[in-house]
Amino acid sequence: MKKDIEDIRNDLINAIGEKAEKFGFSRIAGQLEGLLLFSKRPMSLDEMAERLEVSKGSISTNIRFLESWKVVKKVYHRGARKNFYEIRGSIWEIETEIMSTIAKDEIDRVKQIFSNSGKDLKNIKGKTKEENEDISFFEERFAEINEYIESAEYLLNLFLKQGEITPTVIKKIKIS
Amino acid sequence: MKKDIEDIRNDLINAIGEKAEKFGFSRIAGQLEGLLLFSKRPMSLDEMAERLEVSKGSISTNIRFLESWKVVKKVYHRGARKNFYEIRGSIWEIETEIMSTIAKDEIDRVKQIFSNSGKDLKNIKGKTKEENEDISFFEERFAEINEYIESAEYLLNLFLKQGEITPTVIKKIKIS
DNA sequence: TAAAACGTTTAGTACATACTAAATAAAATA
DNA sequence: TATTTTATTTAGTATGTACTAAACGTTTTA
Repeated sequence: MKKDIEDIRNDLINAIGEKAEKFGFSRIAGQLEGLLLFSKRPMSLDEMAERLEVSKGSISTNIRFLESWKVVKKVYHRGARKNFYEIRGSIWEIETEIMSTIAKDEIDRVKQIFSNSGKDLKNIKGKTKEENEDISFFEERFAEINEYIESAEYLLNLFLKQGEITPTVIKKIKIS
Repeated sequence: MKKDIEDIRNDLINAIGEKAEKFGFSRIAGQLEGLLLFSKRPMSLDEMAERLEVSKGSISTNIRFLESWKVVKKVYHRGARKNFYEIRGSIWEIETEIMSTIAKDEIDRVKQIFSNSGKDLKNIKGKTKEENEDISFFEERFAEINEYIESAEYLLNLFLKQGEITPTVIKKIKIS
């Protein structure tokens, strides 16, 4: 089948929509990202709703979701009442921003959980032999987990310290 | 509130269950991972069902899900008919295995999508000026995406080539 | 001031899916 | 061979949530 540019745009929109769904975001959020990624011009809510054939309410909530994740941004047109949106930056900027945000939040959360349970563990004094074995078993696991968290944090900081992370910087990474 | 070792185990099981849910896996799968992570001994399906207070059917399907992701493994007890399971390795081994599997699959999928659409794009000959602008706009985006994919692949290969990835290796990573 | 043009919120629904209980299958024991 | 023990599969249910249509609120225009 001979495809025109609009068919290709559809394929990409749907593929990104599916990818979003797979990662626990809504399909429409992904489709919107794809639509704006492959649109030369900023689009209004109505245009987006019409193009994706979904309700305007969905566009409204999903576009603000994308805005909060810094995937898209509002663009003001002189003398226009409508809200226009466009993709916020390059794919690289958007994806690395999202990933490092998620990574940071997740690391913080895991640290919190294990530091709390670690404190609780320290407050226990084992009475039986069995209890003492349990406690030291837990301590071993905690040491393992701490090592894991530290490594994740090391990697994340390597990225964040780099300030502006670019593909060029990535290629410079070496394991010595 | 004074917590005993069982309370702490509960906290950890629930925290890991929630974390699993957040990442699109089932809560019980996460709870099972937590349960076995903090159990000195392998456990049978019945024991796990009783401990988590869920149906045996759920344990059966979820434990095999974890097995397929190499999070847990079967352990054979001499002269026992029940199936026993234990965690497959250290947290580090389990998590890096899962992450690199997901990353690899996802990169392959994205490559596939864009290589297909890239071919479709090459088959188009623009007639109007507008069409030609669209085509070259798409080509720019594709170049961006390819750069992104290449960087992701570079990072992944760095990890895979390392063979046995350890926290010690991670700390050796430098950006020069 | 009335009407029109927008964006957001809400009430209702449709759908996917995780879970339970029960049926089934398979293997071991008596 | 019949019974018991175990794991898996299935049918049904409950729950969460993405989505639509419509109501609402706000701003602009006539």
